[in-house]
Amino acid sequence: MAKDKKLVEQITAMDEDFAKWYTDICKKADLIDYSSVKGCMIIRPYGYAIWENIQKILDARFKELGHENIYMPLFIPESLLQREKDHVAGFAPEVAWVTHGGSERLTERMCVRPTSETLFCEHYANIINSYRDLPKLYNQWCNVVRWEKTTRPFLRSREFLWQEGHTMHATAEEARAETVQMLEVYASFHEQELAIPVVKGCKTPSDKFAGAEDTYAIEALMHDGKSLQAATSHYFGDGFARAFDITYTDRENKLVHPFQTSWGCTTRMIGGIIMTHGDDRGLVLPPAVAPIQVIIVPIAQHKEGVLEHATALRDRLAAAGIRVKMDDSDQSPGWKFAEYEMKGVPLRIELGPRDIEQGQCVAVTRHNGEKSFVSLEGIADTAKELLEAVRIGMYEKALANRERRTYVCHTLDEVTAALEANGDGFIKGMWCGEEACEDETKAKTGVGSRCVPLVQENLGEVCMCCGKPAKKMVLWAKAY
RNA sequence: CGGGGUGUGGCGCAGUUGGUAGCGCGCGACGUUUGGGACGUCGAUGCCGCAGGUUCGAAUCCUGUCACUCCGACCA
Repeated sequence: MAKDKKLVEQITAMDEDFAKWYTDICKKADLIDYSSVKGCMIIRPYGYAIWENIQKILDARFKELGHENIYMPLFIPESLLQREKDHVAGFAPEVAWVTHGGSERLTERMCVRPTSETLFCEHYANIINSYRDLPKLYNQWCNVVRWEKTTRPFLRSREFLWQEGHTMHATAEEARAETVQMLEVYASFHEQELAIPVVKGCKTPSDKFAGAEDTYAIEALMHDGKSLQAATSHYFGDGFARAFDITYTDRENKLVHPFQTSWGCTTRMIGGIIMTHGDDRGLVLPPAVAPIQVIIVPIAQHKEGVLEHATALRDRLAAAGIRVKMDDSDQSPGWKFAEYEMKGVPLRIELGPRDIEQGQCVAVTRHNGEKSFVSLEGIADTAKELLEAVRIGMYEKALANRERRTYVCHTLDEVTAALEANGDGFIKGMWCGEEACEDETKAKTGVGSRCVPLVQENLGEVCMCCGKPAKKMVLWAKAY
């Protein structure tokens, strides 16, 4: 156990100082580095590879559902941004402005996109003329800029990477169906690929996206009991279409407005992965997005035949489509174990002379540290089975944390008591629908409304804040 | 935007009553090692955040400033 002390010295213990633990992992797992611009981080190859894997999976799914990728400009003229009243009001405080081109002052300043609704609308106004042009299902992968005051790697940076889908539909029903469909895509991606349990819900009116009629979101509970909004999907109705004068001729030869959606998820998800699955040894990555799914550590690699066997093993796994690395650097095995644990590699295979003699290897799963001897026969299939077991194990572990931290409350006193007794977490409680009660709940207990879950439970008849008749069951939590 | 904290080699830190900078890790070379962060020898790396001031002399004292960071309020 003396060895463990050395590990603890490397990163802060998560239950001691979660914030420090988080930034330690971001740095020590080589995900990011800070740059000279506050809030603008360098996403290093290992971190970027996670994002690329996320992109690959989601992009394929978007395309299966008929979406096409497009690229919009980085700059938005001020006049364009101002076309939709609520939208500007929502984003104005945090946009970055470009005022000069070279040494010349621009006649109209331009903002660096904080989101691209306005650009899409301008474009849609030009290309949508007939019902035959609908639906339009566009998505773009890009960076956006929001000039945040306080920043944290992945969770809140001034520039971040994301995907924003923007779609136009002939009917409100179709647009609503799209909104919910994309929420489902995000939810299943989190639960299946990222092994992160989520709650699907609708934002309360005070918490909606600037300009949206309805905002749907998925909320995930992090290890420390705070909630992370992991992705959002908005239904816009025809508000933007009216503001941007987007019209088309319908089947009855009438000029009408189309209905719109937008949906997005960001590099913040990487923060979600860290805070959901990580432990005191470092990062724990879900196999689906891990840059390295299997790390092979040769033991006594200088000995006759070890490297040859390890290389052959690597090639077999790679041929089976597994992202695998064999580390034959001259670090000690112990160093390699610690290193790849820090980096969250889901499965480690140790291969030494004794193993080779017996036609086996040692397999260790990162999320629970379980060690087993595995036959080299059919190792590719075994590795895949183990990775699948890891995915399920990680999900169950995360779900158990959420269950343990989910409290049903009927009064604000119960909320305070629950948080004090068990720590931060999800509060399930009834709400009357008044914004004043959201504010008061937050002021008195610290938890805010995260969403109105799509799956409602009837926990009582009255609002836990004001005691008046309740309309909805709301999920409350402290949030990132 | 309010409240705290920290700035010294790549990282983590020490530096006493002011006297011109040190430790551990990491890095490079060579050798020995290798089943949980190996060891030895040699070596390289500092505008002590920045700008003023006090002083014969400042990492150290004073003033200002910037950056990072944490906790709140706001937001993906």
